[in-house]
Amino acid sequence: MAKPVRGSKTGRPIMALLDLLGRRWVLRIVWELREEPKRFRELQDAIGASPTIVNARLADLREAKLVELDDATGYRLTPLGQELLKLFLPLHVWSEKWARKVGGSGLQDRL
Amino acid sequence: MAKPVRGSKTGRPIMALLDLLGRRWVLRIVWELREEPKRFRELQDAIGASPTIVNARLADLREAKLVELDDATGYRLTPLGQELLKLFLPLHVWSEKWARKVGGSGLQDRL
DNA sequence: CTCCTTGCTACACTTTCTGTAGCATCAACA
DNA sequence: TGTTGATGCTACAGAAAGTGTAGCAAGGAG
Repeated sequence: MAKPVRGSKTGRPIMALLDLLGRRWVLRIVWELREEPKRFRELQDAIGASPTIVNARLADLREAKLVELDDATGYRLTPLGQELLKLFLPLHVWSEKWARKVGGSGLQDRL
Repeated sequence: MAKPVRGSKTGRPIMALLDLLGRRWVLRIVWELREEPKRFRELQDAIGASPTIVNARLADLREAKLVELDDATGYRLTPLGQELLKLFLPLHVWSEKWARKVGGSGLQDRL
């Protein structure tokens, strides 16, 4: 791929970051790697996406230095990736509160 | 649209949330609404996406009770949406550190 | 009646993603 | 040696999602 970061020509890192994180499967991949490294197929099965796109996203994440491949153990978060993950951990708790509040409106059917 | 939340049939709110936030433009829209309400076109211009998709994402966000339309002022974050935004605010600072560290690898050219 | 703003839709075109098959490399094992 | 399995990854056709431009309907102001 290797295209300009979408939707942001402003030179602002936050825009580039939001763009990266807004690509399909990116947040999910980071989430799946939160505890231990995973192999390519393991990751693919965990999130249920095609190998094509898993590979593309891993490339994005590796270029962004958030994920790296360790031959011995598999794909894992870099120190930078772990920092990012820490910022996201509160989402886990909050998501349950959110699900409760949104529960009544039909979104629940799809969870 | 109104389709099943992508990539997650596990019944876990975090998966539904990651799926929602992982849709293109969603994070960006929340970000653009962080300070004051915006009108449809205003929002569209700010993020540079087509009205089709802006409308679709606003529908997603409204269904998720993160964004609402106030006739007098425009689209704005709900209290729930503001809570979510608070969790994301640290990203702003972190993104600059990230940009510095990633800067050397070619990503900088696209910021 | 005309003009402007509002949210939003239509539609053809392009890009992205999916689903399945399969390649190349390496190590283990018979 | 030769087969089997795991590894990361690629090919490719079809389906889905996003883009860009035009325009509609409703409401308010003049």
